[in-house]
Amino acid sequence: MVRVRFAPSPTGHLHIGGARTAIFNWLFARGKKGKFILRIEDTDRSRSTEEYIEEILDSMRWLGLDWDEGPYRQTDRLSIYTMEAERLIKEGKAYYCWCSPEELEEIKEEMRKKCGIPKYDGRCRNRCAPKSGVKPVVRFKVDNEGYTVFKDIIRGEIVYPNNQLDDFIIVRSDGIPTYNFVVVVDDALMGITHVIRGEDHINNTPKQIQLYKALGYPIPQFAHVPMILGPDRKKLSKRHGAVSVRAYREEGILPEALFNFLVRLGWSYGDREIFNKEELIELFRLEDVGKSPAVYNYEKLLWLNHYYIKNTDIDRLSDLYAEFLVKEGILKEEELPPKEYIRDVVIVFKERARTVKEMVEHSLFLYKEVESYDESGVEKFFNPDKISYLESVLDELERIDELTPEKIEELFNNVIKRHNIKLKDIAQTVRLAITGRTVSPGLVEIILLTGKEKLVKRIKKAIDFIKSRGV
RNA sequence: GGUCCCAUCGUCUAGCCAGGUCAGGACACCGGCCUCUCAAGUCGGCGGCAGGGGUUCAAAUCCCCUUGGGACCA
Repeated sequence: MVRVRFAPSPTGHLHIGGARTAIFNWLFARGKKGKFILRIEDTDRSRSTEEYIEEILDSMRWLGLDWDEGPYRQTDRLSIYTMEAERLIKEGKAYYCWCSPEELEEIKEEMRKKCGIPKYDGRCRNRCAPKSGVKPVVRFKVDNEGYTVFKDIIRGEIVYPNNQLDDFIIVRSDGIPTYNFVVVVDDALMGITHVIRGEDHINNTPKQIQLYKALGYPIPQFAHVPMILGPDRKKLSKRHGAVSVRAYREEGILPEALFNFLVRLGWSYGDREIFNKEELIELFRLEDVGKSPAVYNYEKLLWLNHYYIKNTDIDRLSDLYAEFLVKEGILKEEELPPKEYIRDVVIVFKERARTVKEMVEHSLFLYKEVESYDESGVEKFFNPDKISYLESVLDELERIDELTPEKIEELFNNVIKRHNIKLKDIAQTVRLAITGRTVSPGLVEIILLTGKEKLVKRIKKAIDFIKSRGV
């Protein structure tokens, strides 16, 4: 039975690199009918917070990454690590070290001269005596002969010279075990069969393999996935703008779009771009994950998101849109229009918005008065000769009780005939009058959504505006 | 500094393992069509095997070196 885990540390938001690692783990588990386990690596108590734990869980649920076990928390398991460390000491595979920081500096300097590598020389292995007032660390007796060789599912064979290793610390003087030790104990005890994690852990793997051996645990398979880089090809960080799953959610990115986008960063299946979860579970293979780091391309995410916005269920999108209207402070919950209206708005605006937030921005004129007109639009479409056209539109509007697509078509046909012009000559003027902008959905659609009352007001306002501009 | 990893259009990538189809697709960009604007759709265009050596009849593909980038250990 395949068992994999995702083990975030709650020192920040779930960022997209972590999210993709989680996705790869999840897909692998689901595809193999195995278990996906969630573990919170919160041994760094000073930087871990409950808020981040909740947020990470929330982001994972949002992405649809359900876990079968956990979340386990390392802070609940400290006694286990202590026991395992003591076991190693008893078996002579680890030892206490009382060396002081100053002493360690000297040793490292010495070793740097001697073999070029600043590392601990293992002097406490046999003879260190307790020093009063000093709390010792626990060090692992490393084997630094020969090479550690392991097969990475993504990268193939990796050979690592053991002389790089020193007797690294597994328990700090404050009794808190270190990352490399904890991760091995947990992965082993949780029966993890495949360790799928970021490339930044490749160099930790040789140490961990020695730990597995010393503890008498079977060694799992490893798969190191490439990093995600910022547009400047540097490791992704806050400086690169929106990097947390939460930030994308707040932008109005759909979870399936982010999921699809992230999985395609480093993995591909021929020429295909669009995948749903079921297809991915079917098609995803670790062997097909690429080795080189990927730069994320926000434009492509927007394209994918637009695709999913266009193709998702209208009711779902309507609810999301309404939620954003409130969240963005456009309307209060109780001011929201009827569901049917929202639905009509969404149907019209989803075609040209790449995010839910954009849908809100593009449809603002439906809820707010037009305060100003697009400047270049005014120059081109608010000339004095347009006044008579707009007046005709008003005239025609008077004669209509209830707006329908047919009536609106008829209205424009009449205006066009009367002035012997083309629709082109008036469409942008009307659009600018209604929306204040030169870009919007089709005229018929926005007229229908705006309603007769507002329409009359806005056209009058536009006429006044043009007049006030003078010639 | 040492070690490990990586290298195809601006970006994501197919092709590499089992050398031989004008190096294929997607995003972005540019142009045409459609058209009331913008999108969408559609048609076309721009654009790449990091460099150098080998091996071979033939190298993006196999080997070596260089360069560049990333990561880990300090």
